[in-house]
Amino acid sequence: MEEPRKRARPGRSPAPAGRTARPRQAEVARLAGVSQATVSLVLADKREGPAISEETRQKVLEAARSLGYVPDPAARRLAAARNNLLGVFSFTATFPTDVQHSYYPFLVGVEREAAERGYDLVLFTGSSTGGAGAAGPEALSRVRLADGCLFLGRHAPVQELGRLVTDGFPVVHLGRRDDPEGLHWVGADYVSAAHEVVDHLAALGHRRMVLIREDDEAPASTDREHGFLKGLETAGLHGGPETVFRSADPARDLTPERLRGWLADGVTAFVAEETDTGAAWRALLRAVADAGLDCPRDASLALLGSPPADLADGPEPTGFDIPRTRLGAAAVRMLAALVAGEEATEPLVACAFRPGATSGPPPAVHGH
Amino acid sequence: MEEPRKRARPGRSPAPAGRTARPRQAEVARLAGVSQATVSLVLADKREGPAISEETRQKVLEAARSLGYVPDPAARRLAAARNNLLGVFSFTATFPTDVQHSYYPFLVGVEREAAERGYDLVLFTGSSTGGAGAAGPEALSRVRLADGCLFLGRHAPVQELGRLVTDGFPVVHLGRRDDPEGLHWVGADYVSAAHEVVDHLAALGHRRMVLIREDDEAPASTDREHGFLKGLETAGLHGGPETVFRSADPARDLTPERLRGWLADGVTAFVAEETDTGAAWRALLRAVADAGLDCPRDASLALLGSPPADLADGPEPTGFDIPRTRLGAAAVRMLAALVAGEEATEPLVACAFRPGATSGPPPAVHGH
DNA sequence: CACATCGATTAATGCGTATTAGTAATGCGC
DNA sequence: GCGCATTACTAATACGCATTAATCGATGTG
Repeated sequence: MEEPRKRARPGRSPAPAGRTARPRQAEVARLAGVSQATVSLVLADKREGPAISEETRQKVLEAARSLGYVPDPAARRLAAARNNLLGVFSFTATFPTDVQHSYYPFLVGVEREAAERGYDLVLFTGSSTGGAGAAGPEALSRVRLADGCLFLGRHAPVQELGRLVTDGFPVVHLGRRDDPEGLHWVGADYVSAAHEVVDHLAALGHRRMVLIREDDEAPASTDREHGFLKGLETAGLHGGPETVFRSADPARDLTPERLRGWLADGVTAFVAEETDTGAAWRALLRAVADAGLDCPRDASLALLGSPPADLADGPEPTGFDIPRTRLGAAAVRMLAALVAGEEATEPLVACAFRPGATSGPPPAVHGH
Repeated sequence: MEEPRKRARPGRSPAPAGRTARPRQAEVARLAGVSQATVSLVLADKREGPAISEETRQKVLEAARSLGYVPDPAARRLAAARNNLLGVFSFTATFPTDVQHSYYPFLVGVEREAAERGYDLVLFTGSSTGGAGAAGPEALSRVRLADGCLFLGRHAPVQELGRLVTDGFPVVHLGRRDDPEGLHWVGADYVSAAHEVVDHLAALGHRRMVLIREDDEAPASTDREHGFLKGLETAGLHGGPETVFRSADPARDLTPERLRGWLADGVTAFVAEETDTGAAWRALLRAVADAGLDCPRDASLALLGSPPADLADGPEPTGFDIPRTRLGAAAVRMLAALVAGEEATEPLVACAFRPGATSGPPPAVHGH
């Protein structure tokens, strides 16, 4: 913005200062004694399109090599009407100092897949309200500079996202989301994953199990419950409403007494939802310990997700891992498809089942 | 490259499908009832150049806003202007699966500083040799899409980097590097940092100290040695060649006997270079332990850097930390300066001195 | 009242490449 | 030997934006 930056005068002289300027196709063409278009054709190396004689091809390649010709990416992208850029927009800093909450695992997948497909990544930071970019609602429209954009985090304003979507700008949200109508997203397949956990427990011989969940309506929660209930159904087990224990504060409500009550009722396995805080899982572990029970022996436990970092050294919970890296890759795949004008690809990514050490056969029942 | 991708027929119809296409200046112009040139002028917001009436300005800005107009970076570049994009190029994946080797701490600073200055970041992935992008010399040239580019890692090919540099394309390398002539870089100030460590030891009363270093010629190594020797000089201490112990395999050569020899000669402090492997530091710790010495009491130790991750729980070594985040920020500052046509900013970033627990006063000398 | 002045805007052009319509040259069949 | 393909290229143009020369109306001047 500051300095207009001298440009070569509109006039003739295409290569004024001899050596210094980068060679253009025009100069390669001159050296090879052909037209610029021919150079472009040779270097494009298409199979279709106009034929080129082997002789000409060699002349051009030789000329290009000797001049050290390298295509100008800006011109290339301008002409191609696409710039091979995918945006990544996060509403917090993409690289938070607090590594715990970082999108790192996603980015690993995003980068890999993007590279694979020949895309470069543009990082937009929603939190960059400080600098030049006016932080108004139109801040989001910066992303239009890319061919499409990936959104991370749930803080994306519905309004603006909807605008992009209805404008036909390719957008993919990382994490399931129903909000702006027609928004594309990729997410972990919690339904199948929870189902699989139930399968595992059922295969071990458990006939009654209870899901401990917190009291919120996020899709991630309801999906897990769905999968859990479907799993029970598939296994031919009872799936009534009492198989789901829902509490806004599991640490308070999930008492050892309640646990014993369930056990007395024949419940042998407990499945906890995973959340940010891991409250359900913590409460479950606590209750089991307080009731003086031994985990794999007296009762089997499972966690519908990965344990919180501070419990990482405990016994590995039966459950599943969210395939963050693969989610990132899947998001890029879908985005690439949308950019190419194709149908959206599969939004669900399978979770990785983790046998873990917190489940085993149910305790033998005496009266049987 | 793959799919020729239908382009709008050369004919008239500029905006065929209504909503979908990205808005261009031409459409903003139409909506505002002015010419494309006027739109460009308004959006450029120059102080010089043709005057624009306030009324027109507002009309254009309003139209641009309502369409969500964003300039095409490629076109901007091609027209010899600025993008507000800074490139980040790494030759390994920017987000490796192995988080240990990640550039993460740098990126934190890079992102923050870039946002501060109103730049967006483009991640160019050099390691994408597997996929579509042929890894030819032009791989590097993609970065020309941005206004300037930051390079991470030491694997950047000199040849191609040099090309960018001589072409006047703004480039900053993260980490000191002398190789392509004229390449700008930012790096940690190892000289001062090592100097400071020596100051600290001297202030504690140490009169003789030895630097343990590995046998390589990386600038990072020689800088540390320089700082060490300068530190000795400043403190008025002996700085002969025997104050530097250089070994290709410290684990083998740094024996307890040798250590005792030094102690007998009056050496009371040992300073180890930091490297990837931390070999010098490990050998030093081992030798001290094997010699049955107590670290802060019988001999003081210092490490010119941060300890390797697996030694993180040991006593905190006296030494310094490499300010990676600030290095990232400094790199962006310099790059921004270069892009603006200004002088390069200060390349050296101070390290943070760490008093640590491995140094103390030298043992009292009886015969004194 | 013809003419230079100034301000606001536009027409025209270039940036470097990809693409497509078109041209010249050659080969082929009848 | 004249259409008609086919081959091998080239000319022309568009891509989206910045820039500059030119235009036009309004104002002022001698």
